[in-house]
Formats: sequence, structure tokens, C-alpha cells
Amino acid sequence: MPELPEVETTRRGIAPHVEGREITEVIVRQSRLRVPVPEDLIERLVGARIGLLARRAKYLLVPLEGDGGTLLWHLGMSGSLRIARVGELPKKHDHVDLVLDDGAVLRYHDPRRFGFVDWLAGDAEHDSRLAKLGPEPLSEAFDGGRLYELSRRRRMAVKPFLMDNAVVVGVGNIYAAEALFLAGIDPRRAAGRISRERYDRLAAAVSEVLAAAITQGGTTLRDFVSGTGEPGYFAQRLNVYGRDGQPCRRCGAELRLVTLGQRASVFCGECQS
DNA sequence: CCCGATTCCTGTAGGC
DNA sequence: TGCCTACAGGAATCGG
Repeated sequence: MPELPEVETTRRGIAPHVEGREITEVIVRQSRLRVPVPEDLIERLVGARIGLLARRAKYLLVPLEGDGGTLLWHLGMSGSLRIARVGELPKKHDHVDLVLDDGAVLRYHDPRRFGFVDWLAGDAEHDSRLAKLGPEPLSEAFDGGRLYELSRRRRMAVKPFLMDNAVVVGVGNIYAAEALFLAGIDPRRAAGRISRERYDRLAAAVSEVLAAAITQGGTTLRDFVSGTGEPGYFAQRLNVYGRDGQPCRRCGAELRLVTLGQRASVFCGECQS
């Protein structure tokens, strides 16, 4: 399931194949995604040239040179973008193709259709979905002080607090669980009752786990593959996510499973307090 | 304002 | 073997 490291891995994988290329054809096989594919997407894209790819939170930004606007792409939880070739037959759930002028095809696959591709006029930063996002977790704007200040007098559990995109972006269920384990914090603790020192450790753990996951090419649980088709290897490094009932890698205690904010949350009752 | 519940969707796993 | 159900989850939206 694509979180920030998987989106970044995708961006890096496809960028060399699409940047500077002209879009010659657009094929939409399924327009009913999380956000419907814009009806005028094809006419807006054909003939446009792709600029430098960017990422904001879990959104992939595909700028179109000149006044061509920007594609805002979200992979949802089962989406992937990969490079195919013209003539390669689409598989089930291959919803959108961007055919490029060198015969490459940027192909969007998404069984659960929680993702979407939308078109924005002009600068993406003004889009309402992006405007209210918190800082990037790997930027200097994100630190323990921010977590501490925003959490005062808030009673919600720290794990859903950490997954709030207004607090910090790109931290989904997998990496929230992993960061809390690394920081030794019980995911059930009220966000407003955690000390500044512990939030410093948590912010460092978030940055550490995300950077490590990007280095490993993301986490492949079932079917995530990068833009060039390789799986990610971070799954082997997971300490708690998906490991309930198994022994803690640090102390050997049996990992526990609770539900927080409607999300499965695994933690070690000994190492996290 | 805060926060929990609901919704979208389909592949997979587990029970019987 | 096959049918059925529960579950996975990002983020918008709704309601208390």
C-alpha cells in the first residue's frame, strides 16, 4: 500500500522515462476512480510535454510544460504507476495509459480504485487538497516541537494524531506503527500527555523509518512495485506492522493488536509505554 | 473545534 | 471445492 516511501520510489522510477516526453495518446479504460477522471483529460494532455516530476505528501505531481497545468496523481492503497511499451496488452485494472512520443507508456493500475488522477490548472499548491497539508516529514519544518505544540490538550491517541495530514504528511498505518515502536511510545497514549522529549524522539523515528524505507525501495506487502517493476524490500525490516502474535524483535514479548482510529495497531507492551 | 464513524472498492484469507 | 464473510486502508465527509 503506497505511503510516502512508495510514492517517492515510484516518482524516482518513472521520472527518467517520462520527463521531457510529449504525450501522444491518452487511454482511459475506467474513469470511475476515487475522483472521476476529468472528462476533458484527453484533450488537455495530448500534445502536452511533461516537466519535472514532484511529490507532495502521497501525491505525485506531473507538471505539463507551458500553461498545460498539472496532473495530481494519488495511488490510494492499491495503485501503481509503471512504464510499459506500446503494444503491451493491458491487464485487468489497468485504468489509464499515457502514451509517450518514444513508445513508452505510463500505465496506471489500481484494483481497489481508491486512487485518482486529476487535472489542475496552473500551480498545484493552490489546490484545496494540498493547501491544508502539514509539512513533509523529511523537511526541517517537521520536528518534535511541532508535534508537541499541536498535540497540547488533545485527547486522541498518539497514533491517529501522527497519521493526521495536517500534523505531518505521508505517515500512514505502517510507518506510524514502526515509528512509535522505534521511539518506545505506546500508540494508545493520549497525544496531549506526551512529553517534549518523547516527541523529539518520535519525530526522529518518523524521519529515520521513512528515509530507510525509501532507501529500500518501499514496502511491498502484496503487490506494490516501483515504476520499473521491482518490489520494495522494507517489509523485511518491519518490527511491528502485521506481526501481531509474533515475538518482539527487541525483547521477545508477544506483540499485541489493538484498534485505534479504526486502524489495526500492533505494538510491544514491554518496549512501548 | 475536536474526534469518532462512515464511505468508497476489490482481492485475499479464513471458516465451515 | 466453493461459498460466505471479514478485513485491509487514505482521506473526504458527516454528525454528535
